[in-house]
Amino acid sequence: MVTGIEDVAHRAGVSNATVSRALSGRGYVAEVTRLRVVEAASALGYVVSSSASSLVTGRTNNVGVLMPVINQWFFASILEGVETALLSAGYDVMLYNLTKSEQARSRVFEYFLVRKRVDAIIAVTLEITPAESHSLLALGKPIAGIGGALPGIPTLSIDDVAAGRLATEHLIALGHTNIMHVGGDPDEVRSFQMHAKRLRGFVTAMSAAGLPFHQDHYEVAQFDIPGGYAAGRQILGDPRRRPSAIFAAADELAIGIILAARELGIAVPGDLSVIGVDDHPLAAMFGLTSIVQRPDEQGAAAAALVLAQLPGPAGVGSGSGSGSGSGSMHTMIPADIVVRTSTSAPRQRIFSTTG
Amino acid sequence: MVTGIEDVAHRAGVSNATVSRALSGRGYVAEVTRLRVVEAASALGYVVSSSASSLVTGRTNNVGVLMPVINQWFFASILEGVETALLSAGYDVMLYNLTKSEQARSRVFEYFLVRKRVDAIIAVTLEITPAESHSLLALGKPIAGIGGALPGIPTLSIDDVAAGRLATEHLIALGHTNIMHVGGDPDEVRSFQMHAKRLRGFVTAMSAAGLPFHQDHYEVAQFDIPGGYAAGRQILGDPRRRPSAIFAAADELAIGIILAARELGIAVPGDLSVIGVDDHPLAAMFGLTSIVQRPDEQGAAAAALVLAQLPGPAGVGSGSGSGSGSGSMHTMIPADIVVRTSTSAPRQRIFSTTG
DNA sequence: CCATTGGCCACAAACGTGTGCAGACGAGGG
DNA sequence: CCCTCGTCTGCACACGTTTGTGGCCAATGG
Repeated sequence: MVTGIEDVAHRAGVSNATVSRALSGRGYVAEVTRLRVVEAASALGYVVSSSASSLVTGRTNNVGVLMPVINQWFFASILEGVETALLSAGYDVMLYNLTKSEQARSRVFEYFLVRKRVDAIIAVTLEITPAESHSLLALGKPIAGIGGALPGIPTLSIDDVAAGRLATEHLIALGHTNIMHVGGDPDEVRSFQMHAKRLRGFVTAMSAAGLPFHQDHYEVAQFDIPGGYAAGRQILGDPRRRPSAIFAAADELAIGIILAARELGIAVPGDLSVIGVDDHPLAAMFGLTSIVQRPDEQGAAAAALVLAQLPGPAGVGSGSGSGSGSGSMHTMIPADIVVRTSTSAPRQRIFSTTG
Repeated sequence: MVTGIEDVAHRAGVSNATVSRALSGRGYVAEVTRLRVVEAASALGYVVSSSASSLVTGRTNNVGVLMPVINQWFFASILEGVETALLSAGYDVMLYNLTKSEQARSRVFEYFLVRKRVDAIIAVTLEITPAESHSLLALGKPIAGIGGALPGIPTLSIDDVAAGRLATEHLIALGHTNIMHVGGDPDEVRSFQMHAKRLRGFVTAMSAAGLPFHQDHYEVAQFDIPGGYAAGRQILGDPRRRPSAIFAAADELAIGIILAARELGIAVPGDLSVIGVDDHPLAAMFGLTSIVQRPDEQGAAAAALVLAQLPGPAGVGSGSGSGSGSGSMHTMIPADIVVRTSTSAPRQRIFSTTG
């Protein structure tokens, strides 16, 4: 049917073993022979059967990527980073989109992943139950996570508390005292309590500066531009409540808030300073000061994390000892701030009730 | 090492053949036996080796998805649609991100895809050279494309010419006569001349209405919100050039234009009507009238297209006859219009040179 | 000249599953 | 009672590759 290794062996006048060694580069093979084999292979359009290869070697040369959602800047960027890194390392990526449906979720876990189809797993913002974590580790397959600490498996993310603190401190340093925080629901258990952590960073910075904080200083919003816009109108529309600065938990929220401010005739940064988190592609256009994180680099880093555990070409092979127990192997990525034109010192003025 | 089919066969007291038949559902197997096998399999945590299975059956149960970019609404949505449809059909998806790099592109083609790793291929907005198309078809693997007609393989997309015409006709019907089009570079060969087609639809509608068209009525922009914003400032900042309506080739362009208009104090739709294409998630927030397309549904449709060609469980098996020659098998998806608040009749007034 | 070594290559045994073939068994009809 | 047929199961082969083992040969050292 299709050309197999035997055809090329026959054409090159050698045995299958030599063909295999010549093409894979393993073992002794004379240069002239290798050239002859390569030429025969390309002449016949031969490509190895990954199924047969995987069957005997035990490795599939592809890694699975688990994501809760694809169509969002953060996740799509991670995916791009992961894909690029893995592809250039010779691995294919199998994409599994874990929807909210618990059924589809467990189905992927029990049915697809364990199915000896991947050599490693990268889990993005995925809360894994201890049982699942155990079953994954029992497979002996390398795993890496993005988004929060997971027991026994290496993970990485930015330091959300530090990000919240840094953003807030920037506003405080500018002289703001009446600062609000707009973010996601802190009771949202998913995504490793990212919302709660950024809120905690905010509270920490506020109290460290001796500034008051109570419930009204925090507004929950849907985590996208329309959500930020709605929250912005809600907050800024009430003159009694309007702060001089807002720390938004994400750039998309911040952009929504800026749009709301424009509609309400509130000058940014004249009347209102806004800072976000992400350094979203749109941030520059809105002059948005932001805490930068690079999801594509995080994806590449996660890819490197699993590749290091795989018996690579230069692999030391230290890996498969199932990690060092349940110690947290979480890498915090330092978050920098990029200052643009959406933040400035508060306008010095006597309180005047406008309108 | 890991539990194989023989272990479960031994535990259930049957032969490997019976286990295979019991678990796959093919061939005769007594109900009691089947139950015993299933129980033994789950007790041992047995899962079939896809490598071994693929080796003998010749099918891998996964399809490759080729995309030029992931981190954009249109493509990410397609990917989500494809992934969901394929996963529920029991197929895994292997993602290949074709970057601009010609090297990586050909590498994927020659090295990965042909590598007997996928049963079918979905190419998104991918211009395939005749040679590549031929080599793909020679594989006998089902292919489907999104974005434009490809010789010999089934494809689907919206009718870009019709979309451009519909959008323009909407503006004309409102009474506009001074209409501009902001779009991508029509000389961009990639993406099946989408830019050129939408421009052609614009020109067609204009001339059909007896309206003049010359070079100044078309502005090339980078295909995202900042690009639209830049083009908007360019166009609207020049009072001699300012139209009463703009047809933007994409919602992101339209949103950028609206933002530019707001900055310049131009009322939408009072002084300027804007219409876009896509029905982007942000369109509703900006009240943007748009030509809707649903990339996730297009992705699902493309998945269905390849699944229909695969020897599925209920497959008629008509498929593999390599299609009906080189006749174009392109499906045009009808595009509807959703009217919001960014378009209205032009303000009736005498021409006055403002400021 | 012989022993040893190392490069090079072929033989054949796995890897784990699907499936054609044949055999066994019971039921039903002649 | 025998034959047929349908259901059920086991045997054994094939899928296409990787890799351990061993054999051959030339080069080198004694």
